[in-house]
Amino acid sequence: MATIYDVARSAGVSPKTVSRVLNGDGPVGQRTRDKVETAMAKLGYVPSNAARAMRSNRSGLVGLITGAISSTPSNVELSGLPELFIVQGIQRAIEPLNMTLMISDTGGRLDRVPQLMRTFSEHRVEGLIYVADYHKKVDLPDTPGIGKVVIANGYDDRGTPCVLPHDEKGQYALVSEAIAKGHRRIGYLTLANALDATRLRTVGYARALADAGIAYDSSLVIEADMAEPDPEVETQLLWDAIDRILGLEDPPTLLCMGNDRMAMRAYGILRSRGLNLPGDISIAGYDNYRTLAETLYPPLTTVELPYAAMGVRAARLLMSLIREEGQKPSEPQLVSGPVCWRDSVTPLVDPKSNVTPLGRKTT
Amino acid sequence: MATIYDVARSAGVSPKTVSRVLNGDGPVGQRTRDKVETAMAKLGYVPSNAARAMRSNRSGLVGLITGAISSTPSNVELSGLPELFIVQGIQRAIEPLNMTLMISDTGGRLDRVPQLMRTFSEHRVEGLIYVADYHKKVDLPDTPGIGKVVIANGYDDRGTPCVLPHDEKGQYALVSEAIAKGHRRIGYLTLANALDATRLRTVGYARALADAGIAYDSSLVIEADMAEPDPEVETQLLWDAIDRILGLEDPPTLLCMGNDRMAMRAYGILRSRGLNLPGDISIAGYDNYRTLAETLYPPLTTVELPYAAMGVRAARLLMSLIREEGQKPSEPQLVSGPVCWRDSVTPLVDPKSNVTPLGRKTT
DNA sequence: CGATGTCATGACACCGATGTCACAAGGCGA
DNA sequence: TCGCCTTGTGACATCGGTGTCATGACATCG
Repeated sequence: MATIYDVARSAGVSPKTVSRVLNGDGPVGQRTRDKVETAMAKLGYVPSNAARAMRSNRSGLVGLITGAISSTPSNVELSGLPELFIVQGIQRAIEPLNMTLMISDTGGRLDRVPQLMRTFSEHRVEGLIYVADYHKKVDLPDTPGIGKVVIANGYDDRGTPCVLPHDEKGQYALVSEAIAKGHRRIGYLTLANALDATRLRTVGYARALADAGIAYDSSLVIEADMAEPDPEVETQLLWDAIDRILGLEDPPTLLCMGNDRMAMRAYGILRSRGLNLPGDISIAGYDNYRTLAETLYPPLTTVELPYAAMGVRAARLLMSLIREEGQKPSEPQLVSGPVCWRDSVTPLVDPKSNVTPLGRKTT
Repeated sequence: MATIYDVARSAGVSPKTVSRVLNGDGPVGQRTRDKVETAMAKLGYVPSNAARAMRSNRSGLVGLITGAISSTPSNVELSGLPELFIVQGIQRAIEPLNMTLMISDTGGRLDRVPQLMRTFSEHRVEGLIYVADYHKKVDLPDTPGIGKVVIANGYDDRGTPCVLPHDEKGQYALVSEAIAKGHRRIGYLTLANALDATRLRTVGYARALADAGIAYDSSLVIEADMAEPDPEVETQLLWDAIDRILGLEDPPTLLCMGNDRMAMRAYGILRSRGLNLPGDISIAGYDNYRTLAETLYPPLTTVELPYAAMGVRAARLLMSLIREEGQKPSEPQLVSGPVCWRDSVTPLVDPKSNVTPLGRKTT
């Protein structure tokens, strides 16, 4: 591979002049510039980042670790997708800044993290982004020789800068808009209570009801998922929860589910009970996991978890940390996503009239 | 950050001796070694890959491009997942070899590829893997200064080494096993005919029938998807195809779908027509897209597309190319995945007796 | 017209590792 | 005892860029 010396010789100038053409620092005469550019093209010259990094102490690299934060390797294959969108967002944000992403997916094996960190350190990454697989607290190992760190989709208790989804706002928006469309009895089958997302979204749910002057009815809110994923048990849990909530004296016209996968399960369960969707009951999810939400029949109303946007924000945050040296630990940055209305939630045209509590399908 | 000179000074030896301790070349006295290791630990020394790469001309980097091959940016958000698994497989395979993965996701914008290639070239990657989003022919831009290239999940017409899913074998296995379980009338609602996967899988389907002595009935094979994804049109297409196939004089007991998403749609459509799953009709998918297949109710029988394994194979192939310089273009490597049996396909207990063509649910 | 400033360019050192070669000390066979 | 090999170590050059400083050719200004 051609070097700057080859180019210099071929163009009949000094290496430093070639460097000036490359970087645009210092003045270069037009004729000289042309000669150099011709020579570079002829030789197919590409400057070496290694040499450049050595002199300037700037590698142009950003490290990224995903999958490391999962304490349970079991669910790695089931998640994954959100991380991908976050990564895409990060990439979009750093590419214009001429940074390159160095990615390691640990496959859930926390013990490999130190090794990865060392490799990143050897490559002299200028910053590091941890991507958690869902909104949660993480515990980062100490980072020897790695400067700036940002957590995406997670947080820790040391005040490491982080970017989080605005779960409360998302659920609030969904429920508020559903109320505006006439729903009054709104069930909420939540993810595991242990999750931060569940706590925050339940707050949003309750606040939306309160703002509309609707009393909070605790029999409408049921934990219907668990932390450890096991398809069979999860289905059973959901089945029971649906049993319970449909058996209420005044059953809901809309069921909000903890995520789109739960909603997908609910489709199967509700139909197995002979209900029509969304004619007999409306369903909403959370995540806007489009492969599910758009493909389900009918398409699923859901709240978008703004993964790509979070990636962008995380990358920008990291870049600002890299640039301005002495940065104090910032507050978590909350990113919210829109509600995606699709056919699975049907408007109740006139909620004040004494129609049946079952919604009517609008064509 | 400490350098090898700092370590040398702190240990009272020459830099070269530190280098020997690091790399284990040349003899080093035990006492000297201890001194050096103590100094390295004290200073938190991490060798610089840039300096190392410069001297040795080996960067330890492998480039990876995904999303580049999609000519349609529209469907980028819908795919994605398979690529992630391929990437995970690649990572698993190269990490033990002390290589680091440098990833760029183009987000479907082909025009950015040359820029990415240049960046990889500047970092002096030792090889490059293209990951296509589904089994198809791709057209790689010329690769200036980038040596070895492997395509994963795609192929080109220049004989670039590549790794492909064994679609024919997968569909053959699924249909063969379904026949063994008593199914005789097996419908096949395929992906777009233009896809390589469709052609190959249809061959597998036909061969399985032939091997069992069952005549191929072309009215059972219907193209029910299209290349350009549009959720609404796709649902319509599938609805029509199901209409047609269920209206046959001797309707199928099992529907094989082009992929798991189609199968998910079929669940909704079949149930909207009042059918029980899998009591009235069995369904099988393709991909083993676990988020869908395991979450659907009932869980979906499907063929695994061995993405992770393909990633591993692609990485190993690339490594062998990097090691042995003069490698001739190899044949495409076919990777096959297992059939995943779940409850959506019900055995027909005694296909020879004159029971109803509708399967009975086994508990 | 000489002092000063700007433009265009090159010589040289340096970033942090490692390959090459040299060399001293000690062991061993002739 | 001498020559030779092995072991342990260091001096020095080198990889491919860039920062610093010097230099020569002109243009400008008082």
